[in-house]
Amino acid sequence: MVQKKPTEERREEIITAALDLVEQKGLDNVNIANIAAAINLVPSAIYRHFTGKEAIIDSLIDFVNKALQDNVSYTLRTETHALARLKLLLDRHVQLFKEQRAIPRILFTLLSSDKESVLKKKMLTVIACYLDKVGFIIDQGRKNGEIENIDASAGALLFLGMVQPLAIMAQFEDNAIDQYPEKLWNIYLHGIYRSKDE
Amino acid sequence: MVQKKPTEERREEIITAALDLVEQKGLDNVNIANIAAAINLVPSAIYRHFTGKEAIIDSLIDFVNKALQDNVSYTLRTETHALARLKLLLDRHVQLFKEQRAIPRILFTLLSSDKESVLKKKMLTVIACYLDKVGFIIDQGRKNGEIENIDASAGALLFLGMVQPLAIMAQFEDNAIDQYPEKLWNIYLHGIYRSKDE
DNA sequence: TATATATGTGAATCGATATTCACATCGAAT
DNA sequence: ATTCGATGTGAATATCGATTCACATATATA
Repeated sequence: MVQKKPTEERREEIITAALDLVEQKGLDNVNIANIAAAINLVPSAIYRHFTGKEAIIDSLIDFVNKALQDNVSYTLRTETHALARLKLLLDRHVQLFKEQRAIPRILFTLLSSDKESVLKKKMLTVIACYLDKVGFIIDQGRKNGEIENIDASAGALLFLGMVQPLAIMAQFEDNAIDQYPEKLWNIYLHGIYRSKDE
Repeated sequence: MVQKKPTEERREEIITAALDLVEQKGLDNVNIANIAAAINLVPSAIYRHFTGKEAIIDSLIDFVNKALQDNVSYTLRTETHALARLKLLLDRHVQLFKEQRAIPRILFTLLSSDKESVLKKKMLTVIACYLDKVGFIIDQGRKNGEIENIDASAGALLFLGMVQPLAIMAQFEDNAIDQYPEKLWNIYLHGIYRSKDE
């Protein structure tokens, strides 16, 4: 018999193990047996801590959401100018992807799942929320003249457009995630930047 | 007993039905029974025309590839200037997404599947190929001064970055896919455009 | 019309996976 | 130390989906 641990601790372990496994096999190929084995438990033990698989994935979404929101908070706290904020947020986002490669896979899987899925709707909400925050930063930059008079939500969408294809590229070449962000940012910046002389 | 049809015809029907189902339920939730039912066949009949599920998905990837390549060809044939080509390609790409909503789901699902999956590798190749073509157009534009001296593959990646988030947005609001492309293009264009007076 | 071949059917098999449950045991509180 | 509730175990169940196969039949061709 394995050591017994309080449910809070186990939940952490399960989530962590699940993230690891998602990174390796993709969300669809992760099953209760895998997760249990990864932390030396028996499948049925998982049900002491989660009501089922859905609840685990639900927690994974919470994890993603928290990571994204933390990045936003950090960015707002650290920088004051809109462009600096966007650049920092991009860097943090890329860094996050590097450390937690499970994140884009969770995202992709849920986005491609059944329309009516509760989990998908939740994931969409998380993204919408993130886009809102980015759009807010852009709006701020527009008001103080740092940024061109662009549509804020389109700017936010294209911001996402920098990081999403990165997640794809990272699957070809490992170094893509190191080389591209700077290049993408240059184009993006040029796209939204308001030259002083105009 | 249902009418018998030549295998070529059935293969078409199967692919078409599969695309429909993917659009509704996502690739992971489409199964042989579904596909068979959609064309009034019995599951085992499917195996007269495809060796198995993998082969069907393989054909779906071929379909996606063909659609993308057709767009590229059309674009190269129709326009000569790089910027015009990119704009046209974007429009066609958006149009394609509108008509075949299954495409992004196929893409997302395969990207989030197992690392070692043959199908995933194939999908990645398709994307890489598309990116190459876009990069080629950008390079051409760079050489004749239409486009800033940007990294072509980064430009191609951000081009993909316009359409990918669209596929996400389209799941919130149906009209997103009508409103955003123009706005995204404005930012992107501004990002890559080389002003004459610089 | 007869026959051969391609196509369709229904039942059966096989494996994977989530989930449940009765039972065992650990650890904390008394 | 005893007890009780929380945690872990192993076996069983249930479902779902892919695939196979022996058999049936439609369609083209001779």
